[in-house]
Amino acid sequence: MLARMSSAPTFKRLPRAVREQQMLDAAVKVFSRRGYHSASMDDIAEDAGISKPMVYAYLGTKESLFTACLHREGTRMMEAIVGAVAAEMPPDEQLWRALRAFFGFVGAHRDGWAVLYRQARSEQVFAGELSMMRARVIEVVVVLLRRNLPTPAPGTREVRDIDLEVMAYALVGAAESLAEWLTDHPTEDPERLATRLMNATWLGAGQLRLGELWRPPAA
Amino acid sequence: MLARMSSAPTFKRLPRAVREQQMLDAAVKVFSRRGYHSASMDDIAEDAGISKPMVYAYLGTKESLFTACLHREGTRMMEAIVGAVAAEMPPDEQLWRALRAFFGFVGAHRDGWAVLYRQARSEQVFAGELSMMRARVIEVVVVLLRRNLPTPAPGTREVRDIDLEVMAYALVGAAESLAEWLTDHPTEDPERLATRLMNATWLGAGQLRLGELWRPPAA
DNA sequence: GATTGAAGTTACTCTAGCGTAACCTTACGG
DNA sequence: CCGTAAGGTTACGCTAGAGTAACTTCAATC
Repeated sequence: MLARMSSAPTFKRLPRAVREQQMLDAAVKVFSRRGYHSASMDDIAEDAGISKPMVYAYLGTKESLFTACLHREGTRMMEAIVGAVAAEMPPDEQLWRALRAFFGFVGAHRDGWAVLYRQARSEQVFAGELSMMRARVIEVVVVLLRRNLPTPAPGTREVRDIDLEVMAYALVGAAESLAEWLTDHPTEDPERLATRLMNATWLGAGQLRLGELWRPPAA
Repeated sequence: MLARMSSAPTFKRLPRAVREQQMLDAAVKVFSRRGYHSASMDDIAEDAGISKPMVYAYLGTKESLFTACLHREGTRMMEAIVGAVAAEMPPDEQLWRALRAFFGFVGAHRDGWAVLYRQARSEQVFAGELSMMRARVIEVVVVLLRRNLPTPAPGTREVRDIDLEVMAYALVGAAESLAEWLTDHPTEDPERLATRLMNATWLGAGQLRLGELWRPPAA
């Protein structure tokens, strides 16, 4: 089918599916470095090794090109995370594995993460879609947190839904922030970082369940 | 000095200092809603109730205008936080008050926060400056965390610098994420949110010091 | 071995929007 | 009461860059 690669040295004329991926690769790279507006379609076309009209022919306008990047990278991230956990695992292990997968993804796909986290948030055309993805993640984290806080035993304090939601937001934000930290510490591997974060938050959650409560100072 | 406001109903010809603040107000508002690139200088001038050349005369190019916004809002935020704590307070109270001041600032200056957090990060012209501000915050948090973990008593585990740094990044990220959450929960006041976050993280920090450690599952 | 259409190109058009030149107009100090 | 500079305006030049028209070329199919 497409096995005749050996004959031509610098062959052009690649099938659409291949070109599309090359274009998306280039787009993610350029968007992540320059930002949505500063990235020009010419830049992206050049980086993909193709001429601009081909980009328009395959991926449409700049906006739909960016959306395509968003979807590809978002799906990859979600799949990396979802594929790392199984429903039978204990909740803390699920969370840890999810974090590890997330940090692994960020480490391996810097550009994709930058597009998702940095660029997409600032453009309100894409912000809606993005915050829906984030909301899905938060919801999953809420479920995981709740599953680790079973029926309140006598003498323990009930953890209310709003507390769980706040914890989930905090945890997700912490993970995003540590993704930043990862960039400055390339020697740190995702597993150690996931463990660190678990330590920094999970014990807190555990204590909370036992009724320990930090209280604001009087006055 | 400038007390003659009562005489003229719709007076023009305001002194430079006043106009500059109006322009910055408008710029922060428009930048926060539209983003750096999509915001046009005409938009900003119109919103400020002045013509475009005046904006150029007082604040210079678009880039320097945005930088001015960044500095004003960044300074305001820093002052709100720094002004809320005093060195004699116990470290946990300092942290709590800082968080409360931060959430208070975000609640009261949505636009300013959006400019700082959303827009400035995506443009690498400003990203450097921004990450320096963030680094200063992180450093302060590291100090606060360390001061709450005094000389390790016998039988307790030493908390290393890198752990503190990770916790600080996590805490700052959590706060940023909860700033987002605040937008969707306008009834929640900054004080309660600060307390929630303290509960979600401080107890964790306390436990960490006592040698409790979450461990990743084997294999 | 023509035909068709997918892969690819060059060379434009057109607009948004930054930045400015050239020009008014009012307050106020001498 | 007049000169001047600060406050203010209209109207424009110019460029970057999105999007397209109008081609060319190759490979597979009948």
